[in-house]
Amino acid sequence: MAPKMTISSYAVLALLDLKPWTGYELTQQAQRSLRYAWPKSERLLYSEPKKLVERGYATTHTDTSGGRSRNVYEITEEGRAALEEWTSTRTQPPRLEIEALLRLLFADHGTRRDVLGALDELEADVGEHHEAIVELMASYLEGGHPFPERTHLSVLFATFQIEVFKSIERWIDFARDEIDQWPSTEGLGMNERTEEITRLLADDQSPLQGPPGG
Amino acid sequence: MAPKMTISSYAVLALLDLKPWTGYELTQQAQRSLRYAWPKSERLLYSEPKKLVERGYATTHTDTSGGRSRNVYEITEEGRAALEEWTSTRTQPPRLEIEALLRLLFADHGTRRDVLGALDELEADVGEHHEAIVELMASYLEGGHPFPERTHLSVLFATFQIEVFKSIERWIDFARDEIDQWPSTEGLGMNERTEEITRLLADDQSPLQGPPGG
DNA sequence: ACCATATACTGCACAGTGCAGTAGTGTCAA
DNA sequence: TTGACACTACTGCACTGTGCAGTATATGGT
Repeated sequence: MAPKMTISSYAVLALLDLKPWTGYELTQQAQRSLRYAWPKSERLLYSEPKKLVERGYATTHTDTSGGRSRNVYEITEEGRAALEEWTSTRTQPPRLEIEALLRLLFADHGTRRDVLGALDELEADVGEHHEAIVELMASYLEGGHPFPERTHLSVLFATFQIEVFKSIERWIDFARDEIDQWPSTEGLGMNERTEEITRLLADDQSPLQGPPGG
Repeated sequence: MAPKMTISSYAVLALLDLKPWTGYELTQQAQRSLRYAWPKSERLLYSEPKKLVERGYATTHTDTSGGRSRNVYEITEEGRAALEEWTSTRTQPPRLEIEALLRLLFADHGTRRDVLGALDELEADVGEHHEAIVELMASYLEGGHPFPERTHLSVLFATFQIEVFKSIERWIDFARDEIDQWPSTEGLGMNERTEEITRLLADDQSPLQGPPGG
């Protein structure tokens, strides 16, 4: 039976619609450009184009020119048709996996240093990505986009990332200030400050403006 | 050999540290309270406590009181020690899976209606969660937290979610306005408006304030 | 001449998911 | 009162996806 088309299969198919790629290039390109929307392992990205060939959505041939040999994949008409159909199907709900928040939820099992450490790690990870995107935008201004006619899409996507990263960084600062006011990680419960924040949230307001100390 | 401790194993172990749970309760509780930090399937959440028992981090017995029988799991001293060690280990980098953004990145394969549809779906999913948390906060104010002494942790976590959801919703509005200005999904490239946004992003500023139309 | 790094993959064990299946209990309505 | 349906309470199985080790060639620097 033909292999099932997953979202990852369509992601690779969409890349193939831009131009033919070698397996290696696909893994690199997908990890660079799709990492923040659809993060997948190198291993999977090597397997997907093979499945596309099996389904008749791509063809493959070995290129031996220049150095060592590589598998080159190219989209077929059936592949293009499948892609077009995909655009009108329902999307999956978003999924956020953030271990640092899991640590926060169970912060009372450890010390304040432990939670703050988890927040530092989150800040470092997010900050790294944040910086990378800012630099990417600078490179776009200098004509560095690999598919110039698609720049508007990349930039709108980058706007999402920057906005979300900024709001995570603002929250980290807020959380650090709050935790600094805690006498310990456990048993604090619904004290005055927590009630104040809860009230704001229940009213759909942001507690990030007001200072915690008074 | 004893089964490997994954992050999910520690998540379940942390729940068991609060009180003993039945297998079913664990799946429900984990899906309700950890969904936005560590989303895992019901199936896995049934398997994890069994692994903890195998490792000696929990004990199990069958409870037959009231209706049908259930497996009850309880943490051991070794389990508590393992949990404590976990708090000081490195966290994994965050991981965001958002299919709607994948659709945006490849929006030029479909119509403007297709991208806008994907954004609508994202807005609906995020809005649903957003609302649910606001209501949860209202219930906390009425003493509805299952572990009152841990309210401060839940509320700080909820702040994260509200902040991120709000920033995603703001971005969706921005993206819709931008897309409404596009003549079509493809071939737009680095036009004047895109260059304006790119300049702001390269300068680490938010393009969400200024109107796109004039 | 040697070593690190990049290219270019494959195999394998295992983590995690989705779905179907099994079975008992509570509830409301025709 | 019996039938339909939802909730409780799981298990088995096939399959998707990950991490890591392994294989092998090419390139650039000291």
